Amino acid sequence: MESLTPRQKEIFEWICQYKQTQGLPPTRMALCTAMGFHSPNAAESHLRALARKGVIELLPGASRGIRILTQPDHPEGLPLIGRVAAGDPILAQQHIESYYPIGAELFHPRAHYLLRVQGDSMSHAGILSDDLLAVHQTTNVSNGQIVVARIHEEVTVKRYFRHLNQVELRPENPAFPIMTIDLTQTPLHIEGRMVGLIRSSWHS
Amino acid sequence: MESLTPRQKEIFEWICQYKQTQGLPPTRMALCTAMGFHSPNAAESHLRALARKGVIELLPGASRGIRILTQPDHPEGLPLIGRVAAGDPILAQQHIESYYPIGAELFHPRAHYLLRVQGDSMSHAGILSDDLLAVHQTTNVSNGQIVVARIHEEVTVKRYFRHLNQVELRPENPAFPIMTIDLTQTPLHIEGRMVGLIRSSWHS
DNA sequence: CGCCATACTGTATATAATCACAGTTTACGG
DNA sequence: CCGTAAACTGTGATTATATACAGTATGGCG
Repeated sequence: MESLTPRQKEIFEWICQYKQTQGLPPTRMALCTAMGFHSPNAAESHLRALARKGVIELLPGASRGIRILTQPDHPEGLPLIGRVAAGDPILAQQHIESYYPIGAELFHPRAHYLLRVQGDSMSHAGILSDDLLAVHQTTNVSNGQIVVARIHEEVTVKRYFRHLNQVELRPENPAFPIMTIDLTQTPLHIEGRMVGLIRSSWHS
Repeated sequence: MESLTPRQKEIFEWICQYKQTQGLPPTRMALCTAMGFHSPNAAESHLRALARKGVIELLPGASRGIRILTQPDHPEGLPLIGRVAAGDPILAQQHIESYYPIGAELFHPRAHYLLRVQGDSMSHAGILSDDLLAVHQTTNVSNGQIVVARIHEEVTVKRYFRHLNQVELRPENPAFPIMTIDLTQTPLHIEGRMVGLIRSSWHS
């Protein structure tokens, strides 16, 4: 965690303690009265600072929309990545949809995040739509492995094969086409490698 | 805790899961959309009922003022069932191979244990050998659901279809035969129903 | 010195959210 | 058959809350 000022640390710890004892995050007003502020904006700007430094996340528009990102709250949890916007790194704060109570070390190598699978292109490998893919964040992948790749803004899960500058991303479903990428022409980002799978809902 | 109705239990578990994954309690509206209510009062009265039965506390006037008082069993993980010996109930102590750090309330309805899948008879449903099946312990299953069944000492995972006293246990792989059981002749134990899946290792 | 970040005060407003009131339907026990 | 509880629909008022805008003061840094 990026270094907090003494005041910010004090406020952060109060927020953690509030949530621990009250069972829910505080409002801006509660923070004001606790810290002796006379303006709600004092709380607001402190929260913004804490969010900017990555120790909390603010959910816009939601009352008590304060999510604590470091230890005491999400021990052993993995973040679930939602929609991925252009350009941003996949594990950016704004992509985190929620946290799942799963030990990262359950997977080998360890998982860094979960990604919701969209579509049936890997259904013959037992990966169905809406499954959560456990991903180990690395660019170091070998032929035949199932990887999370990104071309421009599109994130996709496929089996990876590379020959020199040609990369093939093969689906595991004959209904979908093999994608062939020339690395000298199209930028390809390897976001990570599949290390596991969780299915917690499906249509009968 | 005073006995909850099935619906109330379902709602209570959803609230717990929401708080676990989102880091804060839900609003009435969130509960409505999750459960399919068209009226905020449906959520309100359910919350009142849960508060009256003592499993939650409502903080009047506070947004998201829901405090969870009794955790639905949280013994840090789900037991993984190993080989099942004749006669004993499947969740008996001696069958527990290890515990996996996974929140039981991640699944709907909640999982009671994990079972290691042996063989490829359900591979077309995305269930591969060595996957861990999350199982909700119940005998109340409907046609078409994927169930854990036991005939004598053999535990099997199949899709369940019943017509009167005839039960069909259908694999999801044409290479395996459909099992047909006459309940008047062969005892069949339904051990539970699939509510999820975890894959933490597989061959390449 | 000017520039920027931290740490606030004070006011205002749109909206998020609770919660009351008035109904309907289904099921179950006396 | 009546009463009661569970499980909802639908509307609307009130208040709780987030958050923009406009300031002030202080201290560190190049």
